[in-house]
Amino acid sequence: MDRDQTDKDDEASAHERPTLKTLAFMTGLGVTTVSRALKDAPEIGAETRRRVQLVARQIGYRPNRAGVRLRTGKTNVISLVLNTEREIMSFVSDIIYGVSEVIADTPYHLIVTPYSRSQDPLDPIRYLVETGSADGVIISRTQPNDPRARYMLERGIPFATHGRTDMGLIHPYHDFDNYAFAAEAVRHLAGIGRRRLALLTPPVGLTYHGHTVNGFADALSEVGASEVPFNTVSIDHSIEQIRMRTAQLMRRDDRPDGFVSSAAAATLAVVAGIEDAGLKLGRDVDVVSKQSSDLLHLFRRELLVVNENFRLAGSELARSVLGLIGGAAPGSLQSMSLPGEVVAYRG
Amino acid sequence: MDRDQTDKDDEASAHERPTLKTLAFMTGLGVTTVSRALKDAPEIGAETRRRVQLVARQIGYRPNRAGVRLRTGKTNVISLVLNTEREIMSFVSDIIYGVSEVIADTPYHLIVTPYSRSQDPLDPIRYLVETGSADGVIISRTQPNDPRARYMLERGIPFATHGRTDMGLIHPYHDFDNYAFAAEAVRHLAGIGRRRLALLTPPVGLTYHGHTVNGFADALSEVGASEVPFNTVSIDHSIEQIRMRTAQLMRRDDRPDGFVSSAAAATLAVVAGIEDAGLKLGRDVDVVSKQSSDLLHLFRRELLVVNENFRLAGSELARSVLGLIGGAAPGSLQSMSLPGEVVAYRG
DNA sequence: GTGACAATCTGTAACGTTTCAGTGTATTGA
DNA sequence: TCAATACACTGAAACGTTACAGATTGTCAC
Repeated sequence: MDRDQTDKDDEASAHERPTLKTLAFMTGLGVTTVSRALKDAPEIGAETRRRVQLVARQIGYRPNRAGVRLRTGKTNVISLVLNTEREIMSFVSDIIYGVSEVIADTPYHLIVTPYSRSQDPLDPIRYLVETGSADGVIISRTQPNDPRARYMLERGIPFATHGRTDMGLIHPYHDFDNYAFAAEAVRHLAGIGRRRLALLTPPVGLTYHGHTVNGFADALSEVGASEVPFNTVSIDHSIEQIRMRTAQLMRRDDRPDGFVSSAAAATLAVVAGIEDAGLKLGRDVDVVSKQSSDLLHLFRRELLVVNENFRLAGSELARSVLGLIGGAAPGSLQSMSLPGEVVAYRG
Repeated sequence: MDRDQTDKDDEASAHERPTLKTLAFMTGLGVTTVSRALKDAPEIGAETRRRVQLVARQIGYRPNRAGVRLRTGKTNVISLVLNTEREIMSFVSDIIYGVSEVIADTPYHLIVTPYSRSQDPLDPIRYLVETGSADGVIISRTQPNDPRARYMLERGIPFATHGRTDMGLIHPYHDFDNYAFAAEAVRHLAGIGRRRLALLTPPVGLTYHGHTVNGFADALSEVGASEVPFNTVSIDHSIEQIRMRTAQLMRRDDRPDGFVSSAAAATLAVVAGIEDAGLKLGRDVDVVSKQSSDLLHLFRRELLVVNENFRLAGSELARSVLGLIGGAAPGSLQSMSLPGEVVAYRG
């Protein structure tokens, strides 16, 4: 009996958190055996394995994350990197929920790593990589030539991007088909007789800005409608600015009779601007907008909406990173989400 | 020269992450000395201290979190516990940003711990406590008699609640003065001639439901207005349900001529319901609503709003938890945020 | 010159885990 | 009978950190 040998301090103690040592003592085995039994290693006898796992379950053993992390370097952490000021609000919580859903029955934790406007977006990524704080990273506001993606690709850090890049490099992503969205929006507007369309774009510099612009332009020429330039603002601008610019635009003679807007909050401003100019939605002008929660049709029943599901995006992104960590091929972890139909008010 | 003694594997290696051992080698000191020098221990010579800190800064030393955590039990993690389905969306991201701001220049990380409707809200807390996953916890959806608060208080886990409890126990919190909000809203409505008011309440069971109801009731009798009961829904209900119930209510003869709404999203539904019943905002009925982002006035210019700053709440909560961890008295870490004035459309 | 005492510095052990290199025992083949 | 081999298990070491209990100086009083 090597009991008296082993228990120099542990065991008896009231109710500490159980460790491998505790399990080893209870089962009469060595810590090594217990460790391997718990992870179904082949060199452990079937009965022993079952026995250890039973006891572990009974006493609610949970591996100490710090121990594992120190020994193996595995953090069991997925980091979601967010821009503190720019990210559209509802977007964030939906993504978080989506990620959470997927992560829920894995050993992974979600940590939110913020960065602010003043910082280089690469900063938080560098921090994560240098300190080895995460096994996987999710980034958004993806650019065609994204230094963050390049950086992580170089160091072999698993990551997924919300939005595609365009660097000829393969990595996991999830993206909404903004080309299709813009094109569909234009077709719909043309279908209800609108000929002079304006586009409120995503932030210049982000990949989906290009997609949106292209979809818009291609569909314009397809349906033979024309563009009214509206480049002075993007959805990143403040509500006030968008509103003001829209009002300015709508007071001109060559004003558009249709709008395509890439974000719900911005659409509120566009509509306000339209009304500031004394025009009426649905009569003088129609607006197709993306939205992520089902609220725009309450705002103005005349609004035309296309839904983008950010919760889904979060889930897909989480799945991708986990897949990549699990050794799947990056190319197999890319997904697109297609826009639904343009929907008019169904009330 | 004990160099040749020490470097059995380390040092030479291309560019591993520096550890205390690396620093010890570079400075010619022992790891213990380096460790203490970095934390300004008094028994280290002033010059040595400076020297070590200089070198550490130069090579970008950062303590290994797993090492610290394993040795000391300190996780340097603050956990924000969120209900995956119920939490109002914009709320979440604002809180997260608020917390992030405060946490940014501390060694703390923010982890988001979700739980879903099906679960006992205590589950995630138990998990955090049992696995020792966080040094501090922030919870929301606080109840008057909150089992989570009680649980953490019992085990001495530092936490702060968004919203107060009412158990006679002292703990850090941040709360918006919903009593004052409801009372002010009522006074304002009375001031513009509204006499029959309805209240769309916070979720029953949460502490601020009571606060809101009380503020509403007290102000009603103060101004001599009367209440039109509207208890069938709360802001937790779906947009559709709130809308339907509002419409029902507004079609009755004894309909209210004023509404107080505790959340912006719900207000959209209330307004939709009002209009479904063929009534007009500002003429037949006025609505005072809380909002957390400045969007409601775009929705309907007739809306009356009171702003609640969730980013501030996040910051305050983070400050509180950090303060508590730092040893401050819980009673000194309680804060209230007062509602601003009821603002009409300033367009 | 000795003992006491600061002032600095140091090695060892421990936190919980996994990996490496075994150890012992039974089974097999010859 | 002996070696070879498979099987089931084990101790020691290591990950990076900090706490504990010294160790090595030099200074000072006597």
